Amino acid sequence: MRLEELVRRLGSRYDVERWWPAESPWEIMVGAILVQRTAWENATMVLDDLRARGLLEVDAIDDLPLERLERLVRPAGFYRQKARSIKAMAAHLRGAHRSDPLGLLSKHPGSARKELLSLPGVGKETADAILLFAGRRPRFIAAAYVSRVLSRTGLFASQDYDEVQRYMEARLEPDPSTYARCYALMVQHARSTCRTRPLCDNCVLMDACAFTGRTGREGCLR
DNA sequence: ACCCAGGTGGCCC
DNA sequence: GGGCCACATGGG
Repeated sequence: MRLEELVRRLGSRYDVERWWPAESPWEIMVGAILVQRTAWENATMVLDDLRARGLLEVDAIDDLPLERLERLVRPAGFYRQKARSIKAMAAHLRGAHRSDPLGLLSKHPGSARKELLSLPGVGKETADAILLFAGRRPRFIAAAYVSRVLSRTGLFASQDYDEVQRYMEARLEPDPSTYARCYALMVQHARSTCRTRPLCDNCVLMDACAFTGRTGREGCLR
């Protein structure tokens, strides 16, 4: 099976139109930190709380004492690291871009990515998520779930971030909407199958996994 | 009492 | 460059 075929099948199964709710670039940047290794619901909880308190602004975060932010971030887990990262991002934007995220996001994607990666708590995946969802730049997010789907379907076996990203970017239209949709579909699929059973939903429903064509545990995506 | 969740960075070899 | 680990809360 080719990637195109996989994406087509996933597209008929899942609705990922509202995968990342439409928010301002700064909210997406904060959300990208909050959601690291965390259920989206927990990250949104913090996001909603910050917004309700009028604290979802670059300057407000920069002015907020670290201990206060830590308390607010707690429900999203890793709260000390995340509070520090969010504050560092706010301080950087204020100091280098007049508190305007677009100052960073509208730069040449390569240098914007480098700049993001220099911030604490921002690795490749978070940088690419920010570039894609907040900056609408065509950077494919090579999340662990993406690697898992690719390897379990036999399309591409690498777990290396850069290799997986190159694989995807070489086969998709270099368009932010396409990247976002494919990423969301693959993550959604990897997450929604085989939570507790040896067989994933697809295997159970159709004898052989609809995506791998194989039966049993090896046929599953996790 | 486990396991998992839309990663990152530090340390070690 | 890879392997291991801490980081932490909330839900199943």
